Amino acid sequence: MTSTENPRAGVRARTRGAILRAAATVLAHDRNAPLSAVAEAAEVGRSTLHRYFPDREVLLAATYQEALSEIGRVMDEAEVEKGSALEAMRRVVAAHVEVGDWVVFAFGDTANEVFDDAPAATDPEPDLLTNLVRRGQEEGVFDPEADPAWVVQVLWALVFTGLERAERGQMPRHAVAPTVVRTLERGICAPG
Amino acid sequence: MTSTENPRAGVRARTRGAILRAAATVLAHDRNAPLSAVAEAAEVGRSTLHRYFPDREVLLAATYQEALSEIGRVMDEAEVEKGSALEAMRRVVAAHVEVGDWVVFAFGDTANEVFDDAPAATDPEPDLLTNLVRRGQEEGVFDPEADPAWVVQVLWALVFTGLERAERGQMPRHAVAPTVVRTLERGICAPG
DNA sequence: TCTTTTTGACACAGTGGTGTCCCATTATGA
DNA sequence: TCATAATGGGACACCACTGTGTCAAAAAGA
Repeated sequence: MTSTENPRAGVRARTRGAILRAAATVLAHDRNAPLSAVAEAAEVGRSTLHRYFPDREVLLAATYQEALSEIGRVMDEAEVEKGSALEAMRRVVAAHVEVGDWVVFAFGDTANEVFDDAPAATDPEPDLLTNLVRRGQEEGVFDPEADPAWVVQVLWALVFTGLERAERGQMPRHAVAPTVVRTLERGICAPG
Repeated sequence: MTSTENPRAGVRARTRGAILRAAATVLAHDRNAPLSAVAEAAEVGRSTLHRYFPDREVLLAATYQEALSEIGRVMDEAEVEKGSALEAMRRVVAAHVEVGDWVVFAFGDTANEVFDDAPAATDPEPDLLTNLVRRGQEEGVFDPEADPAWVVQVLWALVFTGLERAERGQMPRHAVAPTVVRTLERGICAPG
């Protein structure tokens, strides 16, 4: 704060953002990657990284928050509450694929420490989705016998699988969302 | 080898097996868990662990081989080639859930080093399953437009998800296989 | 231009996991 | 009982990562 405005805050915000994006990308692939790898990916010195995020833990938490914020943004754009549950679900899948790195980082590791510490408090995502599933069940389009939490987890799992496949070049990126949606809606069996 | 038979080999085989089982369980949860944790889980001194597996890398490789062997065993029992593809697929899912820890260890991490080094050479699993899927497509029960590799990966992903849920107490263990099968076959939509 | 901020390179010590070795103790089988 | 095999614990050096600090150079704004 050099003056009443935020004059030089633009610079700081930009590097901060670069670090967070790099952290999401790198740590999504390997949660235990050294911070030097994150700094390198962000094209920033390790000193600078520590200047912005003193701890590894602090960086993790900040990246997690940023991920939640990014996901929240695309979820807002997806307008989960609008239209039929089926259409909404399709938009949700597309939205998740769109911000793949953030999704993988935020929900990607089974032994998620950050998730355990400050769980659903700052994370409206699960409720939004389980509500969507419930709505779909009431509309009669989703399997009424399925546990909504299970359905949500399946959605995440399929999005992960699709993103992973895309990254390995086993599937074009634009095919991920449609494929996931198709599998979600019909399973793996023939139409008949 | 004290004599022509394998006299004291029984002892060694038992501890070796205990270490491998412990490694699968512990490392399935956290790929970067310290070897001391594996030793502790195996109820064995860290020295003993290093006596059997000098390197971490060696332990990883051995555990991976053991996992393939275990999975191969239950896959044999599942008789993938017999009966309708649909029935076979159900048996395959049940088999995978049965040896959950091994499955999670062997295919659980996205950045799998062991898998990259010695890939499909010693692992007949993927081919077995893609062949099953292809057979199902020819029989007209599986979606003919779906990439078999995608279907196989979806199967794994759902098994993972189910196992994860069971472990967290969010789903009874006996419900995993049926739930996965149901979701695989029909997706998340209502029967109508 | 001049001042202030921001940065990167380097050095440093602390830490936790690793791999090795040795030795006393225990278990196994003859 | 006795010899041998197997084990556990401790000590040790090693290494990668971490977190801190310093300092000169580069960048940004007045």
